[in-house]
Amino acid sequence: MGAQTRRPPSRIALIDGNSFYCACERVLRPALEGRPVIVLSNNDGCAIARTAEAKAMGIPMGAPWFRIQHLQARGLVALSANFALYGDMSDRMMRVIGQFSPAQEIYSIDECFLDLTGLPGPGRDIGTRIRQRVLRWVGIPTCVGIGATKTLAKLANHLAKSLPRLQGVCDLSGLGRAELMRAIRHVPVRDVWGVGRRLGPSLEASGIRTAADLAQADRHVLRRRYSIVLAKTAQELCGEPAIDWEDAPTPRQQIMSTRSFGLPVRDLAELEQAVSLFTSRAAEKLRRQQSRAGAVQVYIRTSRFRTGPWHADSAVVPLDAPTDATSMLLRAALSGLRSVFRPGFDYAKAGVCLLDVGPAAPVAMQGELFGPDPEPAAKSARAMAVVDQLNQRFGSRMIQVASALHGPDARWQMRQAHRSPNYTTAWGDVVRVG
DNA sequence: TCTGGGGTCCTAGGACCC
DNA sequence: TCTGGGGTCCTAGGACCC
Repeated sequence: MGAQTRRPPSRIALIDGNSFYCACERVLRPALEGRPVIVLSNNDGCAIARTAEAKAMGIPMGAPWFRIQHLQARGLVALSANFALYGDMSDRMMRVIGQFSPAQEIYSIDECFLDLTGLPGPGRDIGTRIRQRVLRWVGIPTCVGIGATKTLAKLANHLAKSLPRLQGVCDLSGLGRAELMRAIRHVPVRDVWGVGRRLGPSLEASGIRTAADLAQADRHVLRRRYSIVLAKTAQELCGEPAIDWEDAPTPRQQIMSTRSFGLPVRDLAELEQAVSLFTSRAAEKLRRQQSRAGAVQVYIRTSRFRTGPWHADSAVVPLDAPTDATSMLLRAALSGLRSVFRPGFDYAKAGVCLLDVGPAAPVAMQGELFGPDPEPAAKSARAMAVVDQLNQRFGSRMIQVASALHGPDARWQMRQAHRSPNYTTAWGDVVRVG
């Protein structure tokens, strides 16, 4: 599936939104400007985005809401996540950035790589123009890092964020080896892209404390003691590309839909509702990328945090033939659920994962002599397309499979006490201001 | 009372085969 | 019949990312 990769370019920018989710909320509520704001995860569980003002209050990433709630008295504003809004703002931001170069790799909801190779002018100037245009046209503040490799672009972006005198743009491309090492010798190794919470301490213990240390470490040793991934990171830090460039998004190989519940769930019937809804959502994503799944995994678990009877289990249910039909996926998911469910436990979370995901080749091309009758399959495909269209136009609750139907007070539904209106995505919310 | 969701890639080890 | 070596495929688990 990696058909759309090519050799990486030699001048790469990494552009990302500062405190992206918070910035999206501020665009539509300018009164939040200058105030400490955080966005909460699903179920208002913990902080997943923080403005500079909120960071200054000492709120760490992932801080549980119940522990920082008291900061509201000091002006903290907490908002429930509104992913429809963030997705919409992301589309706008990516379109504006894409005007600067045809080669753009969207890496996550708030960041993208951009190939600047061959564009006229110094990287600093280009980066500054990108920042200004995104701020003016979309309202999102960004930082731009530029380097000879993706890893260096990420690192430059990190410097652009942490050193105010750079004014949001840092260009490490075109530096000689010695200059480059000087530029990165104060960056802690744990801030390097690809070094996480396990590798960081381990590297530090063996004397590799900075990005420059990692760049200059013996690659064979890195490869032997850690992995090929880390050896490639070291290579990239020296300005030698080791990570491919992807022009087009590669289709997902697995598709998940999973949620923690608002309140613990004991009933099989309630779990069935939740799993049915998760399966429908996953199936929509599957059809959107025009794939089929060969197996369905279901899992349920009690809370990781509460003491008491603990149970977690998952089941993989293979399908007779790859499919994208909600009804078939649902049958598999529910049979998996029944096989792992045990009465008497307070379940806190359930999830559905579609596996063996591959392109949706026409039924006739599968060469199945005794395969499914193509006519019902075609009918099913048309029905699914209509359902997806209606749900997209009128909101995702428009058409649901019967087993997912539930009242508005279902225990497993998410808590979202701090939800802002859907300004950009729902007609009913358009008018309100501030 | 109260701690998110959705992905990728690599590796080690077992099963199986010649 | 006391018994090597190499290859492939699959899976579970761990590391990372946002």
